[in-house]
Amino acid sequence: MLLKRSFYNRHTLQVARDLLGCFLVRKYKGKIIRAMITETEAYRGEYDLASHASKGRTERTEAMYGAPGHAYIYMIYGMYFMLNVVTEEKDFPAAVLIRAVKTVGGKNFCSLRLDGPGKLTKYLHIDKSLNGHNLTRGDKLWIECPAEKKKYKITRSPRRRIEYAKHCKDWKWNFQISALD
DNA sequence: TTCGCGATGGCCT
DNA sequence: GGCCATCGCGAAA
Repeated sequence: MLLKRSFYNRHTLQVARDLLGCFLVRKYKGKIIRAMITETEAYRGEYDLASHASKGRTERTEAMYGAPGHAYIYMIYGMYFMLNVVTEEKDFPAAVLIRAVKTVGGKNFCSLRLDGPGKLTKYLHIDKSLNGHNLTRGDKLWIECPAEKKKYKITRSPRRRIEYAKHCKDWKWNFQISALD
C-alpha cells in the first residue's frame, strides 16, 4: 500500500519507527527496484543541532521545511547522496534519513544488506535530481507498506556520526530492525 | 578484526 | 577555509 501524506504528517520519531519494514520503491529506466527499510534516523526542528535546519532555512534545507511526504536529498563528501523523507507540517523542518535497506528479489531471490545511506542511494539510482520529489504519487520513487507488516524487534540508539551536535548527540533517534533473518 | 586516510565538492563562517 | 548525517581500501595487529 502506497504511503500517503497523512503517514508522513506525524511526529518524526513515530514516522522513523514506522518506516522500518516498509519498502522503498524506485522506478528507473522502466525497471522497478525494491528494498526494505531496516534503519532510519530522525532529524527534527531547528533546536536539533545535528540537523541541517539548525543553521536555519537556506536553499539547501528548503525541502525540509516543505510539506510532508517529499524527499530531501543532498550531497555529502562530494560523492554520496543522502535520502531523507520530510515529515510533519509544512514550515516545520523535520525529516527521516534512510540509513540502511535490505534488497529483495533479484536473481535466485538473493537479498543484500545495504548498510549505509550512501550505498543505498547508489543502488537505487537516487541523486539530487529527486530532491523535493513527491513520494505520495507512486511515481519514480515512493514508499509502500505491506498490508500485514511483520512485527520486528526494534533497537533504538544514538544517531551516527554527529559528535559535533553537543547535547543533542546522545538522543536516541536512530531506529533499526534488530536480528534481521 | 580494527584503524587511518584519501577522494571530492557543496555549503556556511 | 573548514567542515561534513560517507565509503572503500590497505596496513597493522
